Amino acid sequence: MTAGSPDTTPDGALPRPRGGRMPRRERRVQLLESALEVFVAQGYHAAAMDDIAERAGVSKPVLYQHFPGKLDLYLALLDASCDTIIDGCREALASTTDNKDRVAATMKVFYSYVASEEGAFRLVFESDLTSEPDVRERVDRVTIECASMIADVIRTDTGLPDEASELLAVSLVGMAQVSARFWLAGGGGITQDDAAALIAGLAWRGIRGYPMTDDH
Amino acid sequence: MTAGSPDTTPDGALPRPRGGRMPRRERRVQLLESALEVFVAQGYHAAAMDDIAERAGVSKPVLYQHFPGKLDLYLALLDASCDTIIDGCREALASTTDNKDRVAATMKVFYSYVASEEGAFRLVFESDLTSEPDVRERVDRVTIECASMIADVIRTDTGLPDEASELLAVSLVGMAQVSARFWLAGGGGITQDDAAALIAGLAWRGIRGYPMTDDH
DNA sequence: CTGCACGCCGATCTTGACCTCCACGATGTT
DNA sequence: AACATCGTGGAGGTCAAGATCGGCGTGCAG
Repeated sequence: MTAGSPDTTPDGALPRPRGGRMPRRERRVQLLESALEVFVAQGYHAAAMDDIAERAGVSKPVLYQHFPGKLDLYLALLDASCDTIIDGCREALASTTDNKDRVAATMKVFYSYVASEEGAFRLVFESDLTSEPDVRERVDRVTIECASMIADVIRTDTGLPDEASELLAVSLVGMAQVSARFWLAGGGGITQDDAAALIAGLAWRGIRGYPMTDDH
Repeated sequence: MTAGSPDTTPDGALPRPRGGRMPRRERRVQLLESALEVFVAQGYHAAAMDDIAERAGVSKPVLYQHFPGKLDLYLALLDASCDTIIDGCREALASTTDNKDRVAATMKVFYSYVASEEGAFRLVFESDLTSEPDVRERVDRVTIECASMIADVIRTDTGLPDEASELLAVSLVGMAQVSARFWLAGGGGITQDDAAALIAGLAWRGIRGYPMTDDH
């Protein structure tokens, strides 16, 4: 009549063994990993601190000895994920000077980001805490920063005005993120590389012919 | 030094006068309007039923005499907003047989939707209740339905396989919705028509040359 | 004039989630 | 080998927000 095995959780994610103590630094990263898994699977609001602690195989007070509160924990993970995509985008743009390759490389970065095992992209593209200004600011900053870097290229290579360059760049980012998310949700009808290449082709055909450009 | 007038709320939205009774049907639509304003301004979680009732100038029990719960109220508004954009998208696609015009018309629909006074698009594109399956299903359905209609055109006019057509269509939808949202947030640097035309141009240049098409 | 029905409001209950207090056991020292 | 110490664990407080009950005022039929 009691629960059969106390090691099984309702949703199938088994907590780590209640192993003994651990160096502080190591414990911290383990807590971050556990928190990421829970936030990704359940969203911010549905995720309880109890869930995160249980997932890590510790009790709640230790969680609060490492992070002052739920929001701080979330922001730490969110910041890391934001940096991942922004840095990846920057590196892709810097990896070549051929704009067609730039588009392809950047698209690949978005697809890799979305496909990454941990699912951290959900914190950025599917956050359920957008009413919190700190979160909203970071989420928006991802699109704005990525778009801004792309807009620089567009502006210098085409001479379009600032606002138009920014809007075009935002469009490309939107195309990348939305298509990547739905490619992932669609299950593997198309391989990651094929999908990225297909959308990169669409983006490049759209952007390549812009007004002018005396560079070739 | 005390608050000047008790009619002013912190966020500047003034509640309707505590006017007397009202026919039931009329009261219902008024409650829906008030709820939309609050949900748009604050998001689902931050919006309290007290806020909605106060905004409507009634007390909470009245709200519960019209809607069984917070989620039902939200879903009613969400459904209406989903239908608005899906129907608009369908009509835009049916409004002409020239694909260039189709792209322009559809883009215009997205920009109008986002620019509409009530801001109902936020329930769809910026929902903070995606952990709720009922909400998730409706939000995803907007992109999927719009993309599906566009994919039909792409597939029949180019002969591309289903998966590729769908992914291209999703990309165009993503471009439209993300760029429209950031155009709105950017404040009026570009007029609505100019922005829609600019992005429509980008989309059309991208999609027009696809593999084949014996129609001209 | 009087009784009735209807819709509305103030005040309250309860749930659930974030956040801390008292006992236990493992480790390093003498 | 015995003791002090520090980290760990379970149980509990607080509070916000969704959801609900007895009284009140108003308009109408008789």
